[in-house]
Amino acid sequence: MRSSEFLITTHRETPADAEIISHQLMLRSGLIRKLSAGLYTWMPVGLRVLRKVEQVVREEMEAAGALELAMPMVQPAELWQESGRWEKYGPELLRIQDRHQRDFCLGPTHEEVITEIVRGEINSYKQLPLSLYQIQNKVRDEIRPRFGIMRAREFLMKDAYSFHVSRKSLETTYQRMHEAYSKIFARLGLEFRPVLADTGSIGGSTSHEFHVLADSGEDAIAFSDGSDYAANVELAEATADLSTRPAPSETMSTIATPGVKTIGDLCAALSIAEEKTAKTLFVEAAGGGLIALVIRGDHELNAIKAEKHSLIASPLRMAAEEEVTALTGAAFGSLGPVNLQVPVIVDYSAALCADFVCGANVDNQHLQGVNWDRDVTSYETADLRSVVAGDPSPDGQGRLQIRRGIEVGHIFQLGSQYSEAMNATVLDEHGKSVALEMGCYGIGVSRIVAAAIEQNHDDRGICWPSTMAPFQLAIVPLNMHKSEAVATAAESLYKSCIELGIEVLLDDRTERPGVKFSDIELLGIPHRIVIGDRSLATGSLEYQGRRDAESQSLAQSAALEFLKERLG
RNA sequence: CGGGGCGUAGCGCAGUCUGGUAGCGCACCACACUGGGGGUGUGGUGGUCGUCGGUUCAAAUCCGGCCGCCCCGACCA
Repeated sequence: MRSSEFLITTHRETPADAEIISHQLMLRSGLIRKLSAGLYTWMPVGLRVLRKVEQVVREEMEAAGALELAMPMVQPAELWQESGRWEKYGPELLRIQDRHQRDFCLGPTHEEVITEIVRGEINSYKQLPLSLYQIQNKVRDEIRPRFGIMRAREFLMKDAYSFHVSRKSLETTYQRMHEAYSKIFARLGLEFRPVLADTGSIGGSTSHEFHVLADSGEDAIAFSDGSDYAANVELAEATADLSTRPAPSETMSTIATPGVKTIGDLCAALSIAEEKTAKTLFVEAAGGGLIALVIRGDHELNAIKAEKHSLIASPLRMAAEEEVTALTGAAFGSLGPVNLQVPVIVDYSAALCADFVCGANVDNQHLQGVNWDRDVTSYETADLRSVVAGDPSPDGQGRLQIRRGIEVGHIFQLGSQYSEAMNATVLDEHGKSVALEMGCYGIGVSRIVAAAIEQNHDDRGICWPSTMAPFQLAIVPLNMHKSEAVATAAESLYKSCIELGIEVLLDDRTERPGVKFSDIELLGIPHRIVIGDRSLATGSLEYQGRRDAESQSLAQSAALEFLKERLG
């Protein structure tokens, strides 16, 4: 490709509303252009990158035995009503009507459509297992589109679905997909982690998310430094051995704590560590009324864990201050678990404390030297908090570290919930009709592009992993329009590269050298050859890798061999 | 949806408080010089100031409605 015949739309200034580095660089390098909130055009260079990612995904899906198909983006409401998700999915499902006022939606995912296809086409266990996938634009009317392509309202996704007669077969394919995903992200040169995940709105049992590690990630993931354990912090188990609780050494006493409202205030006033305190939160109980949750002062309540508890209402609702005061007689800031008239659930870590400090349920008073069983006799324990760095790994090996991640893939064992709701069955080997076991597997193809930039950039721009680069090589002739020698050498090398099948960009624009260098670096092209009169005089060219600090001189005659080897 | 902020040329911004014929930088076009890291000069192109209404002799500027965009929270590939 010649840049004079291509469209390079780089910008010198960073748009004001781009927050994270990948968004800034994607806009500056002209990969994408915003049309509206969360809606982006992929410009020619950007599309080349997107296609590269797509290609790797496609190859690994095929290798994992999945077959590509293409389903419609517009889907009839009836299918969604059948699965129950027309109501359940909520406003993120972008609904439209046709000219006859029939309801449709723009597909945010395709479980309904694929199940409809399979129930019509597959009748026998002999046709199973079957894995089908597509790479297609998805539409989700996100509450808050953000970070450019990272959380867009329309985005490119690879979605795969597998069908089985047995749980065991599902597990085999799930494992195969898990491996395929790991291969994909490794081939794309990304630092990633598979983590145990919550199944969320899609449903099902077992689930893993694949996260690209990056400080700008929207998710926190916990992983062990002593084993392979990794989980979304929402899900990571906080364990504690209650038999190791120290015996009480103090008697319980009341202390005046005027003006103390927070754990921070309390610790400052008494000069104690936050681990020596307990905070008491009131939430709605499952059958109505309130229930008290006790967490160690330095920990945070995990809403997902809490609402899974049978005594706690789901979704979680924090009690209003009036409700709490009516119950305890005290305002926020002086609450505690002693002598409560409602059930008490204590987080494991808080239950491990002895001689701790908590609110007295009297304004401006706290209790110290409080001990479980002696001072609070009726309570139960549960895992209610989010893990923090340094917690023991739930598998007993090592300690947890917490890093931020960008979710680029998510795989689920769905089981039979969709096939049952939509009556997708086959005959098994005994001639018996059985509901299909189903798995689903998603990859955010467009999000990967942004995630890769988060991990691969420097102060000059993007540094693409070679598998994702829009071009492998840039040939930059200097003053080509004035120097016959430069023009000849550039054209000749360009032609040879094309013959070798190298994806090469010849920057034949009549721009000044600085402009060309900046653009090529901003665009992140992995390899660069500079051709100028100065080096040609000695029969040489200059090579520089995108991540190299310095360029190196190449004999003109050896350039092709060098490139062949360097570019693989 | 709740809280905060912003809408002036393709991009980044000033001008709004204190009303008086719309400006700067980048980009773009032409010419000249220049030619190994976003060069210089001269001359240009491009804006119903988000939108609708109101106040006024006069509105980018004051007042009101609406729309859009961004940031913080609940969602997810």
